[in-house]
Amino acid sequence: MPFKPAKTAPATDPGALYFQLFNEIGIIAQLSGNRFQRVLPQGLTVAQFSLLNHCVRLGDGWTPARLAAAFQITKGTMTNTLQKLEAKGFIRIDPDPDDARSKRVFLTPAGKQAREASLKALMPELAQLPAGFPPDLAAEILPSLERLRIWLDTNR
Amino acid sequence: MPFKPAKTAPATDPGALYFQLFNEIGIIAQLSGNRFQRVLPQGLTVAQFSLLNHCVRLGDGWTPARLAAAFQITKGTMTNTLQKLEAKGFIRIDPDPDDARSKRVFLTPAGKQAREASLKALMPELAQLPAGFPPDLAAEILPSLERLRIWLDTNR
DNA sequence: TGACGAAAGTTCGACGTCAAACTAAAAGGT
DNA sequence: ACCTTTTAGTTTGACGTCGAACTTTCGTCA
Repeated sequence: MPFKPAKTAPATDPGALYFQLFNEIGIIAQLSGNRFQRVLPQGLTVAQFSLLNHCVRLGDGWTPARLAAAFQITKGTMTNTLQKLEAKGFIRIDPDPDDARSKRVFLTPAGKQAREASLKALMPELAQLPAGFPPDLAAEILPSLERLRIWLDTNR
Repeated sequence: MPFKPAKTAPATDPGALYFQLFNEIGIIAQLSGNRFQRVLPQGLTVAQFSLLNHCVRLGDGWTPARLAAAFQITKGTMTNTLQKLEAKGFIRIDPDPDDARSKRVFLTPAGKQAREASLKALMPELAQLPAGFPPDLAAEILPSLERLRIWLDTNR
């Protein structure tokens, strides 16, 4: 997805600025995803780890639909990831007693353990970041990124 | 790939900050990519358009290997995208006369035209951005993002 | 109560992407 | 010259993702 870093493009027209912005963001997303992916244990993907992490941090028992909304992905994509995690024995998917359409997602002990191991594996990766990109900078641009994300999300 | 927006997580440990940063960046990349994808004409994907755009802006005749490096993707991925574009008649791939391993990528007239049409289609999308996210903000955070991208790229 | 629209999940085909294994050709080193 | 290493490109299998079509169930409203 990422475009070529537009070092040679003078920002004459206003579109070029946003172009460049999404370009940089696309490449960062890709590079950071690869980097995390490589250290994740037990064949976990970033998407799978994110889901496990979410369930630990915010609690069990969510429906796939709510999870899909939280991660900004389609229901079909969520179905896919849930099936992978279930096959690995990291989650359990129960029917919702109150709504025959719905299901409920729960972590298994193995799932909790896999999430712990992933966090441990991610630590060294995160630890070497401040050297190249100070936390101050991260904290500084975060609100702007959040604002952009929210706008993109609500206006689609 | 994106994680859940960690609104509820107090940034107690230092890793959480970067976690949140990559989370926002991942979601923005995804949302903006979808948005551009939807308006692109002739079944062009964002990756395909980016390649055409690159060839117009920086000139023809690049090798696939150089293109892959410029876009930060693997050679295999580049092979894939080039094949799609060649099948659509938007590029031509000639053998390199000086190096029997290499090839050279050239735009066809149809390719240039498709790039023009894409730019036109993208304009309205870009035009409605400043309302939600001022260009000042974009320009302000761009250098930091560039720095992060460069660090991730060189330290991998 | 019955019909119709909304919501939850699944499936399918397509795409971009990666890592890894592979072939072919060029470059270097002794 | 020969052997080794590097480089260019392709292929394969897996994954996440999308949009669209589809089924089942719920909820609402007349």
